[in-house]
Amino acid sequence: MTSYHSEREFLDHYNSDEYGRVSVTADVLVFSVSNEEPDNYYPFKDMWCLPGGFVASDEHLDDCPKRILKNETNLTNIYLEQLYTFGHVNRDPRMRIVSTAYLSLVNKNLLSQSVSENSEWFNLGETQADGVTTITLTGSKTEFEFSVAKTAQDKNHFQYSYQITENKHLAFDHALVIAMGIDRLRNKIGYSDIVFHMMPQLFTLGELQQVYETILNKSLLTPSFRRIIANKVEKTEQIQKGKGHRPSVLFRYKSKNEQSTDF
Amino acid sequence: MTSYHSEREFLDHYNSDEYGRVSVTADVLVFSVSNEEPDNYYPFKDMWCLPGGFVASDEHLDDCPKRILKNETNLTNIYLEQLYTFGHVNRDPRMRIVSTAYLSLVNKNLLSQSVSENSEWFNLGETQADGVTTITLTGSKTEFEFSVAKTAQDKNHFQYSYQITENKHLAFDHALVIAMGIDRLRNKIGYSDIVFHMMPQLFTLGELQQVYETILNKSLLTPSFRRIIANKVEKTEQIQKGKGHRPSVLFRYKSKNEQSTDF
DNA sequence: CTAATAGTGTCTATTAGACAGTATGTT
DNA sequence: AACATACTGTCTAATAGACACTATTAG
Repeated sequence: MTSYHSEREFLDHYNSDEYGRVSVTADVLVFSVSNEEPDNYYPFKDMWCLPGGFVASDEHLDDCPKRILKNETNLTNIYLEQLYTFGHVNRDPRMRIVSTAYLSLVNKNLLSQSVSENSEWFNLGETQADGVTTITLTGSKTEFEFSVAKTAQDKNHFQYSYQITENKHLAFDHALVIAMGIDRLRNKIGYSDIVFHMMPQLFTLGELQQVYETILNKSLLTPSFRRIIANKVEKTEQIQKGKGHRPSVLFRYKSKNEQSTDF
Repeated sequence: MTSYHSEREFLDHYNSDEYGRVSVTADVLVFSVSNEEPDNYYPFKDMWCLPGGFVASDEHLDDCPKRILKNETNLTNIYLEQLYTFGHVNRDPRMRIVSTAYLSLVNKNLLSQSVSENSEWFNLGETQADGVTTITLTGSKTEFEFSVAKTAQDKNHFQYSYQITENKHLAFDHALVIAMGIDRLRNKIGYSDIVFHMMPQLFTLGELQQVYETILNKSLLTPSFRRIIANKVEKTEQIQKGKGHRPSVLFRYKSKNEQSTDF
């Protein structure tokens, strides 16, 4: 900790001009899981980028992604969490920008809402090989892919760094944002109730399991899965019929204060 | 995703002047565990703050905390990870600043190194009551405390927000930084090898357990503890004697590629 | 010998994985 | 009846908690 003994000394500390100008932006990555398209995300000149924009001087950093999302998708009141702040010197060739990326999750029913004319939802595919993740994005007219290597920064695997190994179509370091967003979601699904932001009010356990399987990119055993999510969900009186097989009970998310610790 | 169809449109997006000026700083929170002082961290006009400074326009955001740490403590090559980016409009009364906080871990042997004359190491104590964490900082001449409430932002406990409920001595939102840093360390110790950044090259398992107990703020059962860390550490030929009891074997950290997955 | 911490063995409780089985709709 | 998915029971494997026990030094 540091203390300041004089006004002069304190103000010196705040002479930012000598360091030159740095601008701040926020970028938003939106994920959703739907039936037709296994994984989605919401994404430069003739290139693509995640929606983003400059933080206004009278705007809370966390409000910036909300504003962007409202402008681009007309979605309000949706889940947002800070993902990471990127500050490479040359990440933007035009000017020095530090950008905070946000991860957003929406349920598939909200995907049908209009996005702005220059924007589009992309389908996301992922393959892994030798520590290199190749991500394929499929839009209505375009399809492109990029690769990101996740490498240990030191021999002890303390810190991982993400590096873009192949990318032709995504601006800035948005390939990193996407790769980190996938990892964050995949990790967090295991120790939080974050997944329910991607679910509608009522859902079947089969649907919920499919969302888990899509995100984790592997199949799960039903009995184990049901045990794990058992006290996060609650049966309703409603039933989903007409699917050519035994109908399934519709469940709703049970908020944490209702979840029992015993049985 | 968004695409840009014209140069004009793209550049419009980059007209940052209309939003006014926002500056970027980095703050560093340093933790260490030593015998004499259970937990340490490295910390305004007549108030205290974490060491911090403006990001230079030709400096990588991640390099800024390294520079600050070198200036303040002369420590180089130590563990740093990004903690969170704070962007409240009025977090600094003088000017609009967005600040990225970094968490740093050092082993106790490095604590003896000199810190700059205005800086000091503080001992950290923590008590919990009704979701409110009260943190006590004890320096060589001063002692003060502050309280932070960790509350669920929605009924579903999806998102937590940290709020300062009592604080007289810490500048900006540095009370939040400290509370979040503790939580991060406490969580991450369970699923990563991060703790070994706080250990010297050679250590006894008793010492390692004490570090865990200090960070987790609870006592652990020795056999269980040893099972958990068993394949993260490796016996050496060296033994620590002269402690008035059975001497203990000195261990070293075994990096991840050496850790066996079977037995 | 005592105090004090080092270090191990083992029983039990809890949780996760695996798979077989039953239930109930649509066509 | 055939099919397809919903849903449950239960054995087994792996892991975590608890506690008793032995080991080895300083003084």
